[in-house]
Amino acid sequence: MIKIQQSTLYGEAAARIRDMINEGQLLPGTRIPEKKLCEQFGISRTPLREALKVLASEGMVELLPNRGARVVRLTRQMLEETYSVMGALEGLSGELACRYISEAEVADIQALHYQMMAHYKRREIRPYFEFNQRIHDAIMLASRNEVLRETHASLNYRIQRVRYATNMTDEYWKQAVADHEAMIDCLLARDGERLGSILREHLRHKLVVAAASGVIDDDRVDSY
Amino acid sequence: MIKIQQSTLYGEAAARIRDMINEGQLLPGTRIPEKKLCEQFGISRTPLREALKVLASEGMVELLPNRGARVVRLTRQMLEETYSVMGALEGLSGELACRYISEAEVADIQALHYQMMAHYKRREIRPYFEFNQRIHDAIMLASRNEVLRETHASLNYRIQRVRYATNMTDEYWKQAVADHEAMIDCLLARDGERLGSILREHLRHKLVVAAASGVIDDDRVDSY
DNA sequence: TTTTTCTGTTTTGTATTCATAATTCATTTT
DNA sequence: AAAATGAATTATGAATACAAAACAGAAAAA
Repeated sequence: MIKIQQSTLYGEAAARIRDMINEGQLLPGTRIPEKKLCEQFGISRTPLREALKVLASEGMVELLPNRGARVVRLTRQMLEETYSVMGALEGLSGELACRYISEAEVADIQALHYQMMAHYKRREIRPYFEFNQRIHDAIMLASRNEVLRETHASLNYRIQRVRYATNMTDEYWKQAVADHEAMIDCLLARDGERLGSILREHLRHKLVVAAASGVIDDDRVDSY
Repeated sequence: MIKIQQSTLYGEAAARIRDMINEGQLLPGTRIPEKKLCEQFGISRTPLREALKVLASEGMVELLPNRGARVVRLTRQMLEETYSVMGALEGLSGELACRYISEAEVADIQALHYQMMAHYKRREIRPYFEFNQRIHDAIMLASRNEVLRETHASLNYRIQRVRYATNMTDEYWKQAVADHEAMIDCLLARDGERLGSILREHLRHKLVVAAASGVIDDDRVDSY
């Protein structure tokens, strides 16, 4: 099956704005300047504003009537809430994955795992993240639940920027790798329940690290 | 706290279209006629199209490039997937609610429960639904997790029309009421784990009934 | 000095316009 | 009769235009 690449202007714009937020080009709490972005993207305001509507219902930006769009602040509260929900979703994905995953898919995940480990040993953080993400995606796919996948993806968008900003302590990294080892074991044993709880725990560890990173902005109570 | 009613045209339009879908005025698989709705709502196409973007990211409609918006079909597959995810979310809400709920809130829910039971005894289906919904909302609120609440609400939108179409068998109704009795017990005992699994089960029962209702359209494979 | 008021500018929300892609339907062809 | 072709119509996607609200900064008042 060939995936039709439905390139719409508003879809492109949404994707680019998401990236700009995650990469810190658009800062939390700041206004999103429509005109500027229109010029930058070479499009008119109509598709750009449509993109903002989409991003708003994803929780990436907030729309204040008559005063435009702002990048949402990641408060500690909200981050905790999001991780809690994502934990439940990933837990479910683990349970379902063990029920439906094929031998070939387990093998693929194992392969990804070893590649990830190689980057871990060399302390190559970006490629490590890359494979890490791909493993989690693979489990999501194996759960055979598109609604789950989309819901999770939508929440994941919001907190991507935390990941970008996280600085991995050695201790946390070690823990993360251990979690992954255990995940592989569960997949091989098709132990859904345990995989589910490992995934939930895994996410809780992430939260602790994320909370310590610099992207949280509870305190600043700028008037706006 | 006063809720600011930020009435935007696109927000209004989105709400009205949602209702029209749930009430069967816009049928699954059919095109959403922009012009017609614009005239009906007395607005121009711009805010209406923005509304469609929002509804699309909620999963209520699907946007096919250059051929407009359609009401999404509720396939059995998708319904099962959605209930599975909502089950995980409601399960979490149960666990969290038991952790944070106040005495007063439990009392409120008990009151709602007795009102619901009164309508059950008189077989008043609409008011029964009303209170049923309010109980589940109250639990969500007690979970003190806005992200969870919004995520759940978004998924709930999609399948509201099933609820509208469901015809309650006496057996199912009895089961549902029994579930609710058990839920109250759990809340009183602050037994989050058990409340979680009851909520998950409760939703699974719903699925069985929903699947039997007339709104599912797997089979029709209309060319579009 | 601080606050208030006023005016000009900018930005936002909505309507309108325009180009292009899709659809319809009569006509032709097989 | 069924299928294919093509012009006319319609609907969609995007740009532009316009009205109203928010904002900024200077001038006036406290």
